[in-house]
Amino acid sequence: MGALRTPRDAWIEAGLRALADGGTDAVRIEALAKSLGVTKGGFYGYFADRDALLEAMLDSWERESTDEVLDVIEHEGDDPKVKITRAGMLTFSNDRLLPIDLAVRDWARRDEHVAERLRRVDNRRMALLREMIGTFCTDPDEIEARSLLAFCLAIGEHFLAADHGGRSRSQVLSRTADILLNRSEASAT
Amino acid sequence: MGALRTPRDAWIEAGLRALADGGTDAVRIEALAKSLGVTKGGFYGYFADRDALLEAMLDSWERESTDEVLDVIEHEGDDPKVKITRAGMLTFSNDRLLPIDLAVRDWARRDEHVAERLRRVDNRRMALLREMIGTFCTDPDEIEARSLLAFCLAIGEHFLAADHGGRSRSQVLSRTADILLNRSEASAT
DNA sequence: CAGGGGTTGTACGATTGCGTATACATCTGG
DNA sequence: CCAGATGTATACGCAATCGTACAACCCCTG
Repeated sequence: MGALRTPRDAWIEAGLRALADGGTDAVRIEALAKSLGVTKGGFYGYFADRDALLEAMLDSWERESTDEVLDVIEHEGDDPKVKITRAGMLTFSNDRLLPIDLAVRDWARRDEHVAERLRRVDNRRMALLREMIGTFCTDPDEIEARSLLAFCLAIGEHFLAADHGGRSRSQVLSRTADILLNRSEASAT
Repeated sequence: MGALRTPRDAWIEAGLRALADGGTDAVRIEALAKSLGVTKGGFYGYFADRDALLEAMLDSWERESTDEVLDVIEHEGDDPKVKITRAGMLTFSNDRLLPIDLAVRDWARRDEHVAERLRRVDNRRMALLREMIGTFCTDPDEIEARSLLAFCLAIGEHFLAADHGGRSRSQVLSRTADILLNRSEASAT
């Protein structure tokens, strides 16, 4: 067989990088080619058109965001808190996956097909959250509420620009974790 | 003076609509002209170029999102809970402002200049949140944490695609409000 | 109702990006 | 070491957009 100078995955990788940096509209075939040091000549050997690449990128992202993360989680032992922390780290503290994740979320607002994929991914993540919250909370409605809160925090945090009066964002976040996980009782007047 | 057939504001309005629908890259001058039923002939009488329009759109959005909302709030009486609820309604239950707000947030991730404007807007909103949370909570760190949580929920909610096992999103949201506002004590095991 | 100023339509050149066609290069197997 | 398969460069036609130039047009004002 011939040489694989620029494998299919390289195009997908470059596409995901462009998506993370500039959003869907930044995924330009000729720009990706340039970033790969080639021209678009070989692109159409792997993909019918730009949409096919976008599709392949979503496939890759979905697999990496769920299956691969969950595979790792499975081998982390049985403590839900350890598992969920690890899962969160694998996605939301991942310099590679996080920007892609955020870009996909904005994309999903305008493309029902992408929204459907995101729903699948988010549902699996929510399942993990419920599992963890469920270890110290019994009311199913409250489990759901706290899980949503935690998830929205993990995502929304990156879309907020507010300052916190001297405190750092991570300081405040650590306090929010106390509230969500029911540590150190709230100080209602 | 001559007739003002397509006033400057009409271009800004059309631009914001395009931004809300398709993001920054959807703000195409000729497309806006088409949506206004004219050609781009008159556009360059008001704006030097596309960037000038984008700038004017941000001006308009920033004013409408802060000053105008806060003006209304001032006349709503002194109850912080009423004020914050009203403020939230004016922005996050506003079919016009909400999509623009979300689009600006994604835009801000890639444009430091936009991020700076968003910071100003978000800081004013956070101030309102602190005011409300402060009516039933004394610890400043906890006020900050709960305010961030509430804000992230208001934003993040729109970027999440997860289902809630039979419950509707708004049902779950109402339960999260209970937690954030310290109503109906948490049921830690 | 005629003149003038601002507004709009139209045409232009430049640029960017898509998808196709085709020739060139390179690697592999016989 | 030749031949075919495979990947790549290049060139092309087409469409969308930008910003500019200028002519046509419309409405107010005198």
